[in-house]
Amino acid sequence: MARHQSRYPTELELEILKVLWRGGPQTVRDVREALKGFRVLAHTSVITIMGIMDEKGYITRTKEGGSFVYRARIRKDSTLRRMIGDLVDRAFEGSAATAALHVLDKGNLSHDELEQLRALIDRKSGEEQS
Amino acid sequence: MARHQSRYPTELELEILKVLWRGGPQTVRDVREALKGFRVLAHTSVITIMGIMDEKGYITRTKEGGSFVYRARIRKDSTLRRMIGDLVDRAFEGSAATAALHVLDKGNLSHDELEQLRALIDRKSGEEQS
DNA sequence: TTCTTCTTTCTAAAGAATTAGAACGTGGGG
DNA sequence: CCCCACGTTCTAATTCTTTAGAAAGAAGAA
Repeated sequence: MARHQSRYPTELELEILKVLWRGGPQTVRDVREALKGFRVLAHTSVITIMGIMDEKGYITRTKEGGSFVYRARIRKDSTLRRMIGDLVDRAFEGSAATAALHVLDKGNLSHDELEQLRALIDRKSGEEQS
Repeated sequence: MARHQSRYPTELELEILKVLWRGGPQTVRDVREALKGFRVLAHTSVITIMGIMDEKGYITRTKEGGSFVYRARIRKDSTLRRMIGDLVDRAFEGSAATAALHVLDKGNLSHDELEQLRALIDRKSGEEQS
């Protein structure tokens, strides 16, 4: 027996997804170029990874004039929610509050962001009775 | 070239760390028993993993009457902060606010927890000028 | 002291993630 | 029609994680 496939994108896969989320459908060539700031990879390496991501259902590809064009198949919102949700479950035994404390502790929050959070908390407080 | 060792505990390693954080220094036998609810492993499997964790500096061991007693070497607080911090950096491009929104969105927050968070936000708002 | 029982160490396997070269296909230009 | 440029598929190597058995070591029971 060995280890199971992770329930969410790996580091490199996430980086590729971010490229697609940011710039829309792209070819391997484009993605590779966009990844330069993160890591320099051979063209074929990117193809391999994206082939795996296709199998996993993270992305799809369609032939478009000679080469394939890849597009994200999973949405940014739900993916990030799943990722952080999983961490909260595993590391914080499901306590969103504890996790949130740690996140806020990280600092770097603007006035606007704090207000946004305060509003969300107020809303949550209101729902509480339901 | 291949992949780099991850900057924080893997899933199984985290589970073992939680056992040690919860119950204090323990033998392999104890840890294996505590892991039953998570996964059933052979005694030697647990030894192997904990040997690796020792090499990584996550835990230490001291001979104590025939067998080794293992204890956590990294603290729960800082470990969880590092883990969630890394996710915030990678997935949320450093935006703690966005990450916090997703966490709060997860729901399951009690009245007390909401108050706690509100207090923290108030405190943050106060510090803002500094 | 010898045997039993508990350890731990050594060794190995297999799956997952990453990386990339060699070979193969295809479409357009000459 | 044939070749070049570009793209993909096949194959393979490496590292990490996870799993666990076989063997070796030590300590107490008889």
